[in-house]
Amino acid sequence: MDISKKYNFKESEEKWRKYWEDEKIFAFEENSEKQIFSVDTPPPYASADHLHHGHIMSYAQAEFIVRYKRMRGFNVFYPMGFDDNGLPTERFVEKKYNIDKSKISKKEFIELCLKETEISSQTYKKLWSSLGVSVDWSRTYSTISPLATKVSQGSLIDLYKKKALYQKEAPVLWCPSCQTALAQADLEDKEEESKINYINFKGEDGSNLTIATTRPELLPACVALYINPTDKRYKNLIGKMAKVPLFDYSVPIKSSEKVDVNFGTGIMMVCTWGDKEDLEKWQLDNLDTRPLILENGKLGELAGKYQGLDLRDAREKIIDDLKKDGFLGKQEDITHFLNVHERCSTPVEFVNSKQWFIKISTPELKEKWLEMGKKIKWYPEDKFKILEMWVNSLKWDWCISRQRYYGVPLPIWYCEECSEPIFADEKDLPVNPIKDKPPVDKCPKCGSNNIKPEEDVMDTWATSSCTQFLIRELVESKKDKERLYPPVVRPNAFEIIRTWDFYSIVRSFYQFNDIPFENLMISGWGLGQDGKKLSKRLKNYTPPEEVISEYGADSFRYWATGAGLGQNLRFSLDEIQKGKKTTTKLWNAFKFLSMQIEDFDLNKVKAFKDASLDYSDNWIIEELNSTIRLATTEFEKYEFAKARNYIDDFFWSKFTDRYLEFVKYRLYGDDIESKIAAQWTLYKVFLAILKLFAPIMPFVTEEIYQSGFRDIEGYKSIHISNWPDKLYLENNQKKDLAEFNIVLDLIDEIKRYKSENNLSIGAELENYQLEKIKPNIDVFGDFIKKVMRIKNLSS
RNA sequence: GGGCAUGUAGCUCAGGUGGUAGAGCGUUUCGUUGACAUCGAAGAGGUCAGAGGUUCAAGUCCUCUCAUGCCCACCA
Repeated sequence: MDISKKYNFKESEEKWRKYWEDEKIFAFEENSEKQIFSVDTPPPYASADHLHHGHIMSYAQAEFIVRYKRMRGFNVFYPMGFDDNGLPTERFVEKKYNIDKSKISKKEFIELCLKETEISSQTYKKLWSSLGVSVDWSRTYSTISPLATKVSQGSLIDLYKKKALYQKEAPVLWCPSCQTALAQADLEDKEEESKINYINFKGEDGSNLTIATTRPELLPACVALYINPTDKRYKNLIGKMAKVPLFDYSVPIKSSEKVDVNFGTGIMMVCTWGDKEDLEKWQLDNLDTRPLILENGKLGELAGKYQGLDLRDAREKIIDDLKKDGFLGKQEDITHFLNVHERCSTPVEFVNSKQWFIKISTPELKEKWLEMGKKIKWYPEDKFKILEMWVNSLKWDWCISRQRYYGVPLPIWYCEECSEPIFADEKDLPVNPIKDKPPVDKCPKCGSNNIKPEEDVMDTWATSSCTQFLIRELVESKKDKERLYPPVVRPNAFEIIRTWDFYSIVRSFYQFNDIPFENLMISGWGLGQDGKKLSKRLKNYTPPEEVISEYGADSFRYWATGAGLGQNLRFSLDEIQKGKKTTTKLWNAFKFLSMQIEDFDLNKVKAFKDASLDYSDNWIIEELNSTIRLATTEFEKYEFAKARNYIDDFFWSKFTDRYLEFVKYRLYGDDIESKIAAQWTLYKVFLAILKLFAPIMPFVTEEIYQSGFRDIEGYKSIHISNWPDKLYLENNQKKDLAEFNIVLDLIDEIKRYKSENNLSIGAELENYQLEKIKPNIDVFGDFIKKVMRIKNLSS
């Protein structure tokens, strides 16, 4: 056999990548009787310029399990999607082309978005396949595609029929920068340094009523003052009026137990929707409505001379004027958290507008979400808490309409006369109301023929929360479509539990009264070498393709086994280096084997009786069996990290460090029977090792399998071969290994002796005196002498 | 303010159901010419964050404290 001296990962990885694709090794078999293992993998966001080892880690980790399952004989369904619609893509395109939205047509803009998403999905595909992700590339989808549009529009119509979708005009979370409505899940926290301003209102008797606020720009939207009824200082004020400074109009003074007596002055200003507290009081007490903030984040008419100013500018001007007119008391520094839009970090506002919502926030529904969540098996279990906390903190229904361009259109038209919504006919899907005709000529309610299209698009999560029933549309077979729901596993990082996973639970519940997937495998984040969160700004990562080209995909994947389920993992060149060492070690072991089993004869192997196995053969086989058992148990629990530890330990410390040394004298010797037994054991054990490593390091294991084992085993690829079984030894031929363990201890002792005496491990000893450790010399004497090169053992 | 993690050798981390601390990397010494210097052997290195408790016995269980990370809420 011609085995190259060094393992060339570049050549090898390229070769097998192509082979797998050409030979369709990872293709899902339709209409097969085999049990299905289906994976609903996260469709990554379109902008591929931010790819880092966090992505590598989480996709690799999921993939270890997929490859393992494939070797367990499952018919693996592993499609890939690209989440290209929606705000993230729009912002990416805006930034990349430096777009001024007022100077570009909607059509041109969407075309740019489509173009970019195409480029990005190619970048992804290239990276994923160079990493060896065993996706069936003949089954892909994008969330802007007609298929995804059809599925998500159909689902929405279904929800409307089930009265889970409704339209309402109400104050809604709004991003003044993106100029669209948002959902609670689109928010994140941002710490901000600000000031609490003490501002004097005038009471009916002309006295000063001082309030404290961080948002003085909302003064013209003030609709009431609130006082805690137990607050003795102000008790007599309740029911009276107060005059707003600068704007000179009166507002009522009301009472609420929710007012914190100790905050500020104990008098609270309530405006037309500065925050959710304002909203509650507005609803509860039927307060006046003074809408101030416009959709573009500027102040409206009510602001008087401040009209048209940005919120920030208005704040400054108003403070100046308050100061000038003597309405401003002290100012205190404060650090507080603002809700900002996670895509652009702009503080959100409440703006009154008409939007579509999916019901999610009633106490009964919250119960339902948790009940569904509990039916899903979580890996690791404790991450269920994240869902629980999120569900418990839900305050509003899910607003799914977005005033944007690049997204899946809402399949709705309206009657101009009576505002009745008219939903598309399911047989017409997908539809784009702006281009397509409505399903009816006349409004079914009032008969008007004045019908206009909805122009809004859906929240991106409104489409991606359907992937669990979208992916099955990628197969033809009706029977398989049914078998593919729900998917067996969804692998994703923990930060999208509250969005992707949660929304999917909602959608599947409404649609099928079922869970969206059976198992949820949560990965952590890949962190920078510095232990910090990866960020493009900090530049604390190396582009993954550079790591792959320098160290190889197998080594990179090896690093990704370093963190347990749900745990974060630092980037570490040392760990990647260790992966590389493992590939080299596997290669070298193979080189040794292929020399030693060159005269390996399959017929002899078939005729082989394990009676001629000696103690060391028995020992390594038993160690292997226990490694297989442990690794399999861990893989079944998705604990790839633990599985890898067992495999590593067996390969390095049992197989190469010990067993290979034990067999050399037999391989070089002339006892044919013993030599064949050693060859047989080497062959069987090493093949099992390859298979154990195959899910983690698919390239090097494939290379070795193809050059040394395929001809004998017959599978087209190690990755569709069978997962190793225990090597079965007839009981009566099994040797008592307790005795052999004493031999192992003795060998350690002799090694220590040689080391302490500055002798090489291979140095020949005339005599070795047995002291504490005394194995049975009659049985093991010969073995010990040959392995440790000792002429005489005396006791 | 509430919650969830984490805190074990210089570094990165393993350590079911409590019983004399482990690995890899690093470091020191020695060795390696029939697979492998991408190697092997041996050694040094730990009051297992701290305090208290339960127990014959605690890294492992309980309570509290401290530090770090994340999530949720929040002062109008």
